[in-house]
Amino acid sequence: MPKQAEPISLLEVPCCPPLAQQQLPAEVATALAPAFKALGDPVRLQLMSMIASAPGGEACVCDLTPAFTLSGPTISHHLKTLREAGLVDAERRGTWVYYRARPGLMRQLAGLLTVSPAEAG
Amino acid sequence: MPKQAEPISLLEVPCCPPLAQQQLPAEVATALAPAFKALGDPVRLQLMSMIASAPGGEACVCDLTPAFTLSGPTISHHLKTLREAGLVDAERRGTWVYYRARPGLMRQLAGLLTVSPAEAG
DNA sequence: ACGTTGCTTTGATGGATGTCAACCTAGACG
DNA sequence: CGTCTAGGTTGACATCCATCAAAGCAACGT
Repeated sequence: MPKQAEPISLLEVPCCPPLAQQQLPAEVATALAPAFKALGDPVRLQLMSMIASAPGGEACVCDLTPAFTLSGPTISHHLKTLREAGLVDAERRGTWVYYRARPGLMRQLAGLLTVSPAEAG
Repeated sequence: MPKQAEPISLLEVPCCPPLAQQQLPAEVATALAPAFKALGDPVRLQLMSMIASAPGGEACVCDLTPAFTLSGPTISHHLKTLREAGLVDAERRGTWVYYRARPGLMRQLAGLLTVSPAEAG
């Protein structure tokens, strides 16, 4: 009976069985929804892909920003959203800031959405 | 150079390689982001899990609504959001309406988030 | 010290979103 | 036909969000 939820830390969330396999507890839903929300924007989804697929596993903001027709502050805002969702990490090295994907959370989300191969699409 | 995107149908999206494996085109990002967005709410994430994990693969609204401390219209609104995102299907049978998960899109999202097992969490 | 470049933060604004009350529609049953 | 129940739709409201211009901060070069 998942009435309402109190937020819990992502660290306490056990790496979840698939959504379709057993009922997702309200607290886990509350903890994981922000990550999906962060991916729910085309710009952030592309940023995530650019970062995760970048050679060396990291991408400089200076390479990310010019790929869009958006202002610098807007890209910075989206990157902050991804950071706060726990999907990426940022590190400053000298003049530039590098972003790197955090595969742990991505794996949790992928696991949640896993569907048994039996049923048709 | 993924500048801007024009929306394309989900049907045209080839079942995607992982985000981290190759650059996600802008059009695909624009097509798939709404699905992540729909999952980016704790209530909808729980609804999705209740529907997908229900016995027989389908759940009646009459069973979903009382599981939350939310009004009927609000649950109906969230279900509409999931429907418009392509994540669930609705079917009326007599008095009741039954919702069923659409595993195709879920598989696409899961595939996108798949991470090679090499790197640590 | 000074100016330049890279990125983030702040403030403002228009548009989207979650929620509920009120109303409406579709079936079932007399 | 009338009425009851299950859901969806509409309208209203408060909040959140994407975006940009302007200002701020950090590192490098001179």
